[in-house]
Amino acid sequence: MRRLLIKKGQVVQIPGETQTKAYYVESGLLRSYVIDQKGREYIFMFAPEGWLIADSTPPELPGELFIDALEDSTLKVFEKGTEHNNDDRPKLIKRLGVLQKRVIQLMSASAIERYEHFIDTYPNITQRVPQRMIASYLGITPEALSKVKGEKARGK
Amino acid sequence: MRRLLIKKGQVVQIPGETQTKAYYVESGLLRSYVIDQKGREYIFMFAPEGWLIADSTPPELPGELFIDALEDSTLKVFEKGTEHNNDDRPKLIKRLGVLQKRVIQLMSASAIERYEHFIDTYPNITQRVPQRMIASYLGITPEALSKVKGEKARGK
DNA sequence: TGGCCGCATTAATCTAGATTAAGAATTTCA
DNA sequence: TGAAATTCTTAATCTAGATTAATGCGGCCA
Repeated sequence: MRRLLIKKGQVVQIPGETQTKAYYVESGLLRSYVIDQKGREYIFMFAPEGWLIADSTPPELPGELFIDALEDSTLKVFEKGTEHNNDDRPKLIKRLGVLQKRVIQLMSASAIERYEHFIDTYPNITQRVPQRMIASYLGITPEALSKVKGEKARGK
Repeated sequence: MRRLLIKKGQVVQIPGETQTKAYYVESGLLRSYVIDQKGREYIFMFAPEGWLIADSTPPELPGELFIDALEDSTLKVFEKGTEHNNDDRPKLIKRLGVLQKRVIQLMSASAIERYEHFIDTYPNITQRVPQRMIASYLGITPEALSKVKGEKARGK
């Protein structure tokens, strides 16, 4: 298990690799995302201090996520499938909880509702990343988020 | 750890409980889903033989999923947080993989694309549940799925 | 210091999928 | 078996959010 120091903007993982790693964020902020055929970017997850970030694609398949740093960060790198991962079992379960919520929101909530849930759940991150990345995480365009925020401000 | 025999239609878990359990499906088919304020139903996950199904809401919060049987089924019931769960670590990771894919699809793929991915990934389930439940899983209405299928049939 | 680039906002138009409404087919079960 | 309930399909209309386009605003660094 190595420790890694990375600069804002640095990419730590790209799609296509089969031996992907898991990163524990000691300080800073990372994100994972995909880019589709049309070049559109979709943020899958933010990982601030205390979070684990990884591509959970099954190990026999090539990974599909980019992972890069939104701030200077320090990481612990885990090779997957090694026994020591047992201590982060609670982190896996936490990730499942977040993803369950995320799927349900994407299916059942409007853009406004998803935005409000996001600022409740990640109030700190809101200050640390550009608006367009929050839009990307929510699955809407920056323009739509801008509109939504405007409507909310001037009395819903 | 108990074994449970349930009939088609039987509900094994409802939202609001804090001591939720995990169910390993030995035979049959279960689903988990939410119902929103307007009474709309969104299927979160199907679980055929060999799958683990559970509400992954953090343990300190009330659960948000219904779980019921779509076929007569036999289950093994796990209390969460007990040590024996260590052997299903691979199942947790598999669930993470499925959810990652699901989030990315919900954000970036059209209804048609999601439908095609679904029939690739769960060809058997397609035969075992009504169309409207597949629509619900995909996050679209039964009408939209019907249209999509029609278009696909008559030469895309 | 000034030019450039990424970011945010607003507005006009467009579209995938929702909603509503029937009708036909299929399942369920008394 | 037969009536009621559930499911599927088609079609007309509506709408949240996408797309496109134009403008303004910092911040960055040569």
